[in-house]
Amino acid sequence: MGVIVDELGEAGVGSGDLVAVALADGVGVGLALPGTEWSGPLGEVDGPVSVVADVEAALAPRWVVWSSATTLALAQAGVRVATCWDVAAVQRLLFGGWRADPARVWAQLHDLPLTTMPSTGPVDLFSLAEAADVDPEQPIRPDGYLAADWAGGEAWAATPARLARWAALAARVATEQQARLAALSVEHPRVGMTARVESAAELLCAEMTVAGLPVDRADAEVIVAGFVGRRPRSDAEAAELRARRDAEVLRHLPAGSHYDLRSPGQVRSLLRRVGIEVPDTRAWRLEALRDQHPVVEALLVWRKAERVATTYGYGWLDQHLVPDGRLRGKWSGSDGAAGRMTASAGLHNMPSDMRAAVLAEPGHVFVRADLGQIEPRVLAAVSGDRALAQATHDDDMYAPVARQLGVDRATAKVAVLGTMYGQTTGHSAHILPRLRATYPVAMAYLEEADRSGQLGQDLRTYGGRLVRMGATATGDASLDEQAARSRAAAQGRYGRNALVQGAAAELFKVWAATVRTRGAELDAEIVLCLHDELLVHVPEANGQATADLVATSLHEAAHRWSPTPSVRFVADVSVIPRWSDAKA
DNA sequence: TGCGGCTATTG
DNA sequence: CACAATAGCCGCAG
Repeated sequence: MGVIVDELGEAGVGSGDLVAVALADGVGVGLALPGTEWSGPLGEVDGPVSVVADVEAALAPRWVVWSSATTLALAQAGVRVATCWDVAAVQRLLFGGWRADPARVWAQLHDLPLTTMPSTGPVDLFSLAEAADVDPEQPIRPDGYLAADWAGGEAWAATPARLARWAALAARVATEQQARLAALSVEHPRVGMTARVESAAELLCAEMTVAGLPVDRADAEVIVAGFVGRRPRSDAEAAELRARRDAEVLRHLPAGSHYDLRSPGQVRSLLRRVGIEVPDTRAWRLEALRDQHPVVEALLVWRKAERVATTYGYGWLDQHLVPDGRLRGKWSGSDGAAGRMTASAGLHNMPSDMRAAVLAEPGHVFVRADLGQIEPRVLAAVSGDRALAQATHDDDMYAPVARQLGVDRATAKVAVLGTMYGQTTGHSAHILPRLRATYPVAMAYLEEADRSGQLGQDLRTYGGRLVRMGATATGDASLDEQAARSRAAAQGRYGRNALVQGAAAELFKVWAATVRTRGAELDAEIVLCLHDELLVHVPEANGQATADLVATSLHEAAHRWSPTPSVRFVADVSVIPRWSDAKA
């Protein structure tokens, strides 16, 4: 094993240099440097991840991986690497969309049409005929595409030699991506950094997927019980409890009424029966009608309990809260138009009541931090609006904005948020001229994004991420004029918001990646990322040091992300045993 | 069985 | 009740 480290060292590999890695259980590990296929005693290596651990300890290269499947495997094996180059993540940055499998990456990087890309579909006569002149040892076909059995299948994992070739191909793709990024950086100077940060975010996601969120099961069950009662011991009992909850609502209606409370249409009928006519039955609409009839209040209570029973109840805990006390979901580093992080298993949208069950483990605390007013501050930064940047010097930037607009704070806030979301109606509409006059650069930035969106033209965020508009954009002849206009407006709002939300996501990831790196020596483990909020699990003795680190990391991140120092970012940081202990 | 609509939860 | 996301159930089409 030391042999590998020595050979890589002799090849001149140092900290931050690209080394590609491909892993396959029971086969070994393939390593490669850009330009060379490196193969050593790969087949005999037992425990391929230990090779990575050794090289990491000795040389700390930037590990090139085809996708987070590899970083996830490393994290699951307990190997923590400092940096990586995630080919799939960079693909999403360069070309937009979500799909980033090797075949697609290869085709797009080499300007090959996706429509004629070889597929792994069922074998037919045509593909058999094609297979005849394809060398199974060669990942690249004569026509230039990546062979389907390498790209989609597991051909690359069959032998040590193929693993090495697969790693070599990843290294080549990474350098080709870097060339693309270099060309792109003329217009989007941040894009190289974004690529590295997106890769870091994938590492962080792999680690969070493995780590999970510490949750106290007993506390969680008490909270669930508060909404839906004790855990039912049988399906029959569950059905009975369900029927009892339904009856609590239906008793407000004439005896013998049959309405399915889970069917929006029948709920409308139910309300009509008691003289309430509504276009839909959403909670915010029913709130206003609480006084009209007691069934409304009963229905709102029922909805809350039903939500817990079906989505965040015992079943949810059983499925995702494993016996070691960690709630586990799968994390993605960049989802949706804006490239935000997402998570499954309800980690991003669990009811706030449940935060009381998110408890640090014995001897540990949470450091929780959230960014204040991140989106308007980001807008000031990416647009370069001096007046708006000036406002960010205040802890509460809506206060100076309100003064400058000559309105109260609440109105100013709604107006600023409204422009970022593309709202054109309502109370804040008449403030728009004043917003334009006061913050002309920021407003022009948003309106330009809106125009591009309406025309179906792709956009790039401040960090250089491609936001594709084409897919849903093109004029659909079947739409009447009003529908077409409404769709165009929706696309305008989408484009407008994607640039703000996307840039905010980029800043957030720089911050999170900085905390991840600097926090390692404090045993600080990021366990949750929530768009503008970080939750770090750390030994109690290091709580305050971690809190300080999180705060200084924000300034470091803001400076790395946007070298313009005129925009100020603020964070609220606290050291707490329970997530719910944070203020506000 | 798959999918759009409705609803609720979060930032 | 704008923008983004995940997730569950209902009703309808195939």
